[in-house]
Amino acid sequence: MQVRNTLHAYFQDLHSRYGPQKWWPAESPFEIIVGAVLVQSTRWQNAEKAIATLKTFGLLDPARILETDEETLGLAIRSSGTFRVKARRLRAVVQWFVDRGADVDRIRDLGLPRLREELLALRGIGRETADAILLYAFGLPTFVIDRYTWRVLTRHELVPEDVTYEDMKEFFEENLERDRELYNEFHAQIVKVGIEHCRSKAKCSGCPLESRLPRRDRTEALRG
DNA sequence: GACCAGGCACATC
DNA sequence: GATGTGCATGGT
Repeated sequence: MQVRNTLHAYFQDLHSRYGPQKWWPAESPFEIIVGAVLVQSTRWQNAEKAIATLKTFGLLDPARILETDEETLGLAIRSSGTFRVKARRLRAVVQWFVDRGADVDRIRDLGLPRLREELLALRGIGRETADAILLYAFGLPTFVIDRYTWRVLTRHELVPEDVTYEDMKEFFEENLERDRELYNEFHAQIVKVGIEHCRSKAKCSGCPLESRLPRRDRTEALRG
């Protein structure tokens, strides 16, 4: 019960400060799938440029991506970094999407556990990317964990530092109602506060969650 | 120039 | 299962 209240309070703090984040910024579920791969280990702005380039060349389309060789695809998505790797990953996940009928509603009907398993079996789709695709492209209630989530949870001593991805995911899912809108917004808020305040451990002053830090860290933050 | 970003696979122990 | 490393552009 204690943890439930804590998590809801965190969400309220963030939401009242930042307002709705309206994730995922994309025009279609397919664009979200593509974006989820392109944003791996880079800033959203770099992934966004790559998506814009794909659009310019008419490549933001399942069939077009599959008929484009990886070298060409790589050129188009260069700005997102690790582009040769991402070109391969992109083709893999798009191939899966097409094999499943390229129909979001029908694919969703396969159910969360099976879809998560299938996505994780693809080379280039790890837990975070799989959960991002499931939540934001398919609207399925799975909580997305990322580095920022780890930073916030450990910094606030809500979990131990050696916590696993699945442990953090359970931490949220077992203490929040199973609500995709809430999962959607909460993760987006965590990324927002992460970018604004959790890049370095020192920068906490003015963070909406500052007052919820353990006391010694709070005084450190204010001094810094 | 160093460092990190809305990760992941693979090698190695 | 944990830890280390390559991938690579772009911004601070």
